[in-house]
Amino acid sequence: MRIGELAAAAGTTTRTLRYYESRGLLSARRDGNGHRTYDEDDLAQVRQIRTLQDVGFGLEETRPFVECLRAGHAEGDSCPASQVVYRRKLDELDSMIEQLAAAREKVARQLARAERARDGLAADALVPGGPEPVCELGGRE
Amino acid sequence: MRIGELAAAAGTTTRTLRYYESRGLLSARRDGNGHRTYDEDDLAQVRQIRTLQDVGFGLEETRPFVECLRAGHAEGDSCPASQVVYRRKLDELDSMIEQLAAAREKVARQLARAERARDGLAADALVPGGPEPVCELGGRE
DNA sequence: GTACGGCTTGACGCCGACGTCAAGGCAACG
DNA sequence: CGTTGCCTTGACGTCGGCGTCAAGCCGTAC
Repeated sequence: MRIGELAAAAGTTTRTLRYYESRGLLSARRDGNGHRTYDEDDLAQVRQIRTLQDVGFGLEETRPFVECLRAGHAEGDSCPASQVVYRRKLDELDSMIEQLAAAREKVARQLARAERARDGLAADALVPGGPEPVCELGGRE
Repeated sequence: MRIGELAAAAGTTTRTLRYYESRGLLSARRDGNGHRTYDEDDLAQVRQIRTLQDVGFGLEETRPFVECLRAGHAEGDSCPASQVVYRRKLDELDSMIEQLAAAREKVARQLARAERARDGLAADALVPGGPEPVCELGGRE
Protein backbone atom coordinates (compact mmCIF):
# COMPACT_ATOMS: atom_id res chain seq x y z
CA MET A 1 0.00 0.00 0.00
CA ARG A 2 1.37 3.40 -0.91
CA ILE A 3 0.78 6.61 0.98
CA GLY A 4 -2.14 7.80 -1.12
CA GLU A 5 -3.92 4.50 -0.68
CA LEU A 6 -3.31 4.47 3.04
CA ALA A 7 -4.62 8.01 3.29
CA ALA A 8 -7.76 7.07 1.40
CA ALA A 9 -8.24 3.93 3.48
CA ALA A 10 -7.86 5.88 6.71
CA GLY A 11 -9.89 8.84 5.55
CA THR A 12 -7.11 11.35 5.79
CA THR A 13 -4.45 13.00 3.63
CA THR A 14 -0.92 12.16 2.61
CA ARG A 15 0.27 15.33 4.28
CA THR A 16 -1.15 14.14 7.56
CA LEU A 17 0.53 10.75 7.27
CA ARG A 18 3.90 12.31 6.56
CA TYR A 19 3.32 14.56 9.51
CA TYR A 20 2.61 11.57 11.75
CA GLU A 21 5.81 9.98 10.50
CA SER A 22 7.77 13.14 11.28
CA ARG A 23 6.38 12.92 14.81
CA GLY A 24 7.45 9.30 15.09
CA LEU A 25 3.89 7.99 15.23
CA LEU A 26 4.11 6.10 11.97
CA SER A 27 6.95 4.28 10.26
CA ALA A 28 7.27 3.37 6.61
CA ARG A 29 9.21 0.93 4.51
CA ARG A 30 10.44 2.15 1.13
CA ASP A 31 10.14 0.54 -2.25
CA GLY A 32 12.66 0.73 -5.11
CA ASN A 33 11.55 4.22 -6.05
CA GLY A 34 11.91 5.57 -2.54
CA HIS A 35 8.16 5.58 -2.15
CA ARG A 36 6.66 4.79 1.25
CA THR A 37 5.03 1.40 1.62
CA TYR A 38 2.51 0.38 4.27
CA ASP A 39 0.67 -2.70 5.45
CA GLU A 40 -2.48 -3.45 7.41
CA ASP A 41 -0.77 -2.87 10.74
CA ASP A 42 0.07 0.65 9.69
CA LEU A 43 -3.53 1.18 8.69
CA ALA A 44 -4.65 0.01 12.11
CA GLN A 45 -2.27 2.46 13.74
CA VAL A 46 -3.51 5.36 11.67
CA ARG A 47 -7.10 4.43 12.42
CA GLN A 48 -6.29 4.33 16.11
CA ILE A 49 -4.78 7.81 15.92
CA ARG A 50 -7.75 9.19 13.99
CA THR A 51 -10.27 7.66 16.35
CA LEU A 52 -8.58 9.28 19.32
CA GLN A 53 -8.13 12.60 17.56
CA ASP A 54 -11.84 12.69 16.84
CA VAL A 55 -12.58 12.42 20.53
CA GLY A 56 -10.22 15.26 21.35
CA PHE A 57 -6.88 13.61 22.01
CA GLY A 58 -3.75 15.47 21.11
CA LEU A 59 -1.24 13.69 18.90
CA GLU A 60 1.17 13.07 21.74
CA GLU A 61 -1.59 11.46 23.74
CA THR A 62 -2.10 8.88 21.02
CA ARG A 63 1.49 7.68 21.24
CA PRO A 64 0.95 5.05 23.94
CA PHE A 65 -1.88 3.57 21.90
CA VAL A 66 0.24 3.35 18.78
CA GLU A 67 3.11 1.82 20.68
CA CYS A 68 0.71 -0.66 22.18
CA LEU A 69 -0.38 -1.73 18.72
CA ARG A 70 3.22 -1.94 17.59
CA ALA A 71 3.97 -4.17 20.55
CA GLY A 72 1.61 -6.66 18.98
CA HIS A 73 -1.60 -6.06 20.89
CA ALA A 74 -4.81 -6.27 18.94
CA GLU A 75 -6.17 -3.16 20.62
CA GLY A 76 -4.21 0.00 21.24
CA ASP A 77 -5.84 0.52 24.61
CA SER A 78 -5.00 -2.81 26.14
CA CYS A 79 -1.75 -1.46 27.57
CA PRO A 80 -1.69 0.25 30.99
CA ALA A 81 -0.09 3.39 29.59
CA SER A 82 -3.03 3.84 27.24
CA GLN A 83 -5.52 3.47 30.04
CA VAL A 84 -3.66 6.04 32.07
CA VAL A 85 -4.15 8.43 29.18
CA TYR A 86 -7.84 7.52 29.04
CA ARG A 87 -8.25 8.43 32.69
CA ARG A 88 -6.32 11.63 32.34
CA LYS A 89 -8.50 12.59 29.41
CA LEU A 90 -11.63 11.81 31.35
CA ASP A 91 -10.57 14.17 34.12
CA GLU A 92 -9.61 16.75 31.56
CA LEU A 93 -12.96 16.50 29.81
CA ASP A 94 -14.78 16.71 33.10
CA SER A 95 -13.06 19.92 34.08
CA MET A 96 -13.53 21.40 30.64
CA ILE A 97 -17.22 20.60 30.72
CA GLU A 98 -17.43 22.10 34.17
CA GLN A 99 -15.75 25.29 33.02
CA LEU A 100 -17.93 25.58 29.96
CA ALA A 101 -21.07 25.00 32.00
CA ALA A 102 -20.02 27.72 34.43
CA ALA A 103 -19.29 30.08 31.54
CA ARG A 104 -22.64 29.25 29.99
CA GLU A 105 -24.43 30.18 33.18
CA LYS A 106 -22.56 33.44 33.48
CA VAL A 107 -23.47 34.38 29.94
CA ALA A 108 -27.07 33.34 30.42
CA ARG A 109 -27.35 35.45 33.55
CA GLN A 110 -25.76 38.44 31.85
CA LEU A 111 -28.09 38.13 28.90
CA ALA A 112 -31.13 37.91 31.12
CA ARG A 113 -29.97 40.94 33.06
CA ALA A 114 -29.28 42.94 29.92
CA GLU A 115 -32.70 42.07 28.53
CA ARG A 116 -34.42 43.11 31.71
CA ALA A 117 -32.60 46.42 31.50
CA ARG A 118 -33.60 46.87 27.88
CA ASP A 119 -37.26 46.12 28.53
CA GLY A 120 -37.25 48.82 31.12
CA LEU A 121 -36.81 48.47 34.84
CA ALA A 122 -40.52 48.16 35.62
CA ALA A 123 -41.05 46.72 39.08
CA ASP A 124 -43.23 43.84 37.91
CA ALA A 125 -40.50 42.71 35.57
CA LEU A 126 -38.41 41.85 38.60
CA VAL A 127 -41.16 40.07 40.49
CA PRO A 128 -40.73 36.29 40.29
CA GLY A 129 -43.92 34.68 39.08
CA GLY A 130 -44.89 37.83 37.25
CA PRO A 131 -46.42 37.84 33.73
CA GLU A 132 -43.34 36.45 31.93
CA PRO A 133 -41.30 39.60 31.59
CA VAL A 134 -38.24 38.06 29.90
CA CYS A 135 -37.31 35.08 27.76
CA GLU A 136 -38.25 36.19 24.29
CA LEU A 137 -35.17 34.72 22.76
CA GLY A 138 -36.50 34.19 19.27
CA GLY A 139 -37.02 36.57 16.36
CA ARG A 140 -36.78 40.35 16.12
CA GLU A 141 -33.15 41.19 15.34
CA MET B 1 -3.08 57.12 33.47
CA ARG B 2 -0.25 55.62 31.50
CA ILE B 3 -0.18 52.20 29.92
CA GLY B 4 1.56 50.45 32.79
CA GLU B 5 -0.92 51.81 35.28
CA LEU B 6 -3.86 50.84 33.11
CA ALA B 7 -2.43 47.36 32.73
CA ALA B 8 -2.04 47.03 36.49
CA ALA B 9 -5.52 48.37 37.12
CA ALA B 10 -7.04 45.97 34.62
CA GLY B 11 -4.91 43.02 35.66
CA THR B 12 -3.19 42.56 32.34
CA THR B 13 0.00 43.54 30.54
CA THR B 14 1.12 46.50 28.46
CA ARG B 15 1.69 44.19 25.54
CA THR B 16 -1.93 43.13 25.68
CA LEU B 17 -3.17 46.70 25.75
CA ARG B 18 -1.06 47.65 22.74
CA TYR B 19 -2.40 44.59 21.02
CA TYR B 20 -5.97 45.65 21.72
CA GLU B 21 -5.15 49.04 20.31
CA SER B 22 -3.71 47.48 17.16
CA ARG B 23 -6.99 45.61 16.80
CA GLY B 24 -8.96 48.81 17.17
CA LEU B 25 -10.49 47.79 20.48
CA LEU B 26 -8.80 50.50 22.47
CA SER B 27 -7.77 54.05 21.64
CA ALA B 28 -5.22 56.23 23.37
CA ARG B 29 -4.39 59.89 23.68
CA ARG B 30 -0.72 60.82 23.74
CA ASP B 31 1.13 63.09 26.13
CA GLY B 32 4.07 65.33 25.28
CA ASN B 33 6.50 62.43 25.29
CA GLY B 34 4.43 60.37 22.91
CA HIS B 35 3.34 58.15 25.77
CA ARG B 36 -0.17 56.72 25.75
CA THR B 37 -2.63 58.25 28.18
CA TYR B 38 -5.88 56.71 29.39
CA ASP B 39 -8.87 57.60 31.53
CA GLU B 40 -11.53 55.73 33.45
CA ASP B 41 -13.60 55.04 30.37
CA ASP B 42 -10.68 53.22 28.83
CA LEU B 43 -10.32 51.20 32.00
CA ALA B 44 -13.99 50.25 31.81
CA GLN B 45 -13.51 49.10 28.22
CA VAL B 46 -10.50 46.99 29.07
CA ARG B 47 -12.34 45.45 31.99
CA GLN B 48 -15.25 44.64 29.71
CA ILE B 49 -12.93 42.93 27.29
CA ARG B 50 -11.22 40.95 30.03
CA THR B 51 -14.49 39.87 31.58
CA LEU B 52 -15.68 38.52 28.26
CA GLN B 53 -12.36 36.90 27.47
CA ASP B 54 -12.48 35.07 30.77
CA VAL B 55 -15.79 33.53 29.80
CA GLY B 56 -14.45 32.38 26.46
CA PHE B 57 -15.21 35.21 24.07
CA GLY B 58 -12.82 35.83 21.22
CA LEU B 59 -11.48 39.35 20.85
CA GLU B 60 -13.65 40.13 17.84
CA GLU B 61 -16.70 39.09 19.79
CA THR B 62 -15.98 41.73 22.40
CA ARG B 63 -16.07 44.53 19.85
CA PRO B 64 -19.80 45.26 20.04
CA PHE B 65 -19.54 45.55 23.81
CA VAL B 66 -16.66 48.00 23.58
CA GLU B 67 -18.44 50.06 20.97
CA CYS B 68 -21.51 50.07 23.16
CA LEU B 69 -19.48 51.52 26.01
CA ARG B 70 -17.93 54.06 23.67
CA ALA B 71 -21.39 55.08 22.57
CA GLY B 72 -21.95 56.25 26.11
CA HIS B 73 -23.86 53.33 27.61
CA ALA B 74 -23.05 52.45 31.17
CA GLU B 75 -23.04 48.73 30.36
CA GLY B 76 -21.42 47.20 27.32
CA ASP B 77 -24.22 44.70 26.93
CA SER B 78 -27.10 47.12 26.78
CA CYS B 79 -26.87 47.36 23.00
CA PRO B 80 -28.72 44.87 20.76
CA ALA B 81 -25.53 43.90 18.94
CA SER B 82 -23.98 42.80 22.21
CA GLN B 83 -26.99 40.71 23.10
CA VAL B 84 -26.85 39.04 19.71
CA VAL B 85 -23.31 38.01 20.54
CA TYR B 86 -24.47 36.72 23.92
CA ARG B 87 -27.04 34.50 22.25
CA ARG B 88 -24.60 33.25 19.68
CA LYS B 89 -22.14 32.42 22.42
CA LEU B 90 -24.81 30.59 24.37
CA ASP B 91 -25.57 28.38 21.38
CA GLU B 92 -21.88 27.88 20.80
CA LEU B 93 -21.29 26.88 24.41
CA ASP B 94 -24.23 24.52 24.32
CA SER B 95 -22.93 22.68 21.31
CA MET B 96 -19.43 22.56 22.71
CA ILE B 97 -20.67 21.13 25.96
CA GLU B 98 -22.71 18.63 24.02
CA GLN B 99 -19.69 17.56 22.01
CA LEU B 100 -17.50 17.26 25.05
CA ALA B 101 -20.11 15.26 26.91
CA ALA B 102 -20.38 12.89 23.97
CA ALA B 103 -16.61 12.56 23.81
CA ARG B 104 -16.49 11.94 27.53
CA GLU B 105 -18.95 9.10 27.20
CA LYS B 106 -17.03 7.52 24.36
CA VAL B 107 -13.82 7.62 26.36
CA ALA B 108 -15.54 6.28 29.45
CA ARG B 109 -16.97 3.38 27.48
CA GLN B 110 -13.63 2.61 25.88
CA LEU B 111 -11.88 2.67 29.22
CA ALA B 112 -14.45 0.35 30.73
CA ARG B 113 -14.13 -1.99 27.76
CA ALA B 114 -10.36 -1.98 27.93
CA GLU B 115 -10.43 -2.73 31.62
CA ARG B 116 -12.87 -5.58 31.13
CA ALA B 117 -10.63 -6.94 28.38
CA ARG B 118 -7.63 -6.71 30.63
CA ASP B 119 -9.38 -8.53 33.44
CA GLY B 120 -10.82 -11.09 31.08
CA LEU B 121 -7.51 -11.53 29.31
CA ALA B 122 -6.03 -13.29 32.34
CA ALA B 123 -8.72 -15.93 32.14
CA ASP B 124 -8.65 -16.12 28.35
CA ALA B 125 -4.90 -16.55 28.34
CA LEU B 126 -5.36 -19.77 30.26
CA VAL B 127 -8.07 -20.92 27.91
CA PRO B 128 -7.00 -20.30 24.32
CA GLY B 129 -9.86 -20.50 21.93
CA GLY B 130 -12.26 -19.26 24.52
CA PRO B 131 -14.80 -16.44 23.99
CA GLU B 132 -13.23 -13.32 22.57
CA PRO B 133 -14.65 -10.04 23.91
CA VAL B 134 -14.22 -7.77 20.94
CA CYS B 135 -15.78 -4.38 20.78
CA GLU B 136 -14.75 -1.44 18.67
CA LEU B 137 -15.31 2.25 18.96
CA GLY B 138 -17.56 3.38 16.16
CA GLY B 139 -15.91 6.79 15.78
CA ARG B 140 -15.49 7.71 12.15
CA GLU B 141 -17.36 7.13 8.94
C1' DG C 1 6.81 12.71 -27.28
C1' DT C 2 4.30 14.41 -23.72
C1' DA C 3 0.80 14.87 -20.64
C1' DC C 4 -0.78 13.02 -16.32
C1' DG C 5 -1.03 11.28 -11.87
C1' DG C 6 1.40 9.93 -7.85
C1' DC C 7 5.40 10.17 -5.29
C1' DT C 8 9.57 12.78 -3.00
C1' DT C 9 11.61 16.67 0.21
C1' DG C 10 11.53 21.34 1.89
C1' DA C 11 9.60 25.21 3.48
C1' DC C 12 6.30 28.79 4.38
C1' DG C 13 1.22 29.88 5.85
C1' DC C 14 -2.51 29.74 9.16
C1' DC C 15 -5.20 30.84 13.45
C1' DG C 16 -5.43 33.60 18.34
C1' DA C 17 -3.67 36.17 21.75
C1' DC C 18 -0.37 37.53 23.07
C1' DG C 19 5.28 36.72 24.99
C1' DT C 20 9.71 38.20 24.32
C1' DC C 21 13.60 40.40 22.54
C1' DA C 22 15.88 44.48 20.28
C1' DA C 23 17.20 49.16 20.24
C1' DG C 24 16.32 53.38 21.62
C1' DG C 25 14.13 57.86 24.25
C1' DC C 26 13.06 60.57 28.28
C1' DA C 27 12.66 61.62 33.33
C1' DA C 28 13.99 61.21 38.00
C1' DC C 29 17.28 59.88 41.57
C1' DG C 30 21.67 59.83 43.83
C1' DC D 1 27.39 61.70 35.52
C1' DG D 2 25.40 57.10 35.34
C1' DT D 3 21.71 53.97 36.57
C1' DT D 4 17.11 52.67 36.97
C1' DG D 5 12.52 52.47 35.24
C1' DC D 6 8.89 53.35 32.26
C1' DC D 7 7.87 54.36 27.73
C1' DT D 8 8.25 53.84 22.31
C1' DT D 9 8.07 50.89 17.69
C1' DG D 10 9.14 46.72 15.22
C1' DA D 11 9.49 42.13 14.55
C1' DC D 12 9.98 37.34 15.42
C1' DG D 13 8.45 33.17 18.53
C1' DT D 14 4.78 30.16 20.49
C1' DC D 15 1.45 26.11 20.18
C1' DG D 16 -1.15 22.11 17.06
C1' DG D 17 -2.14 20.02 13.17
C1' DC D 18 -1.88 20.18 9.41
C1' DG D 19 -2.73 23.08 4.21
C1' DT D 20 -0.46 24.56 0.35
C1' DC D 21 3.00 25.65 -2.80
C1' DA D 22 7.53 24.62 -5.13
C1' DA D 23 10.51 21.82 -7.84
C1' DG D 24 11.54 17.61 -9.37
C1' DC D 25 11.48 12.26 -10.18
C1' DC D 26 9.06 8.10 -12.03
C1' DG D 27 6.00 5.20 -14.64
C1' DT D 28 2.11 4.75 -17.63
C1' DA D 29 -1.30 6.00 -21.12
C1' DC D 30 -2.24 8.15 -25.36
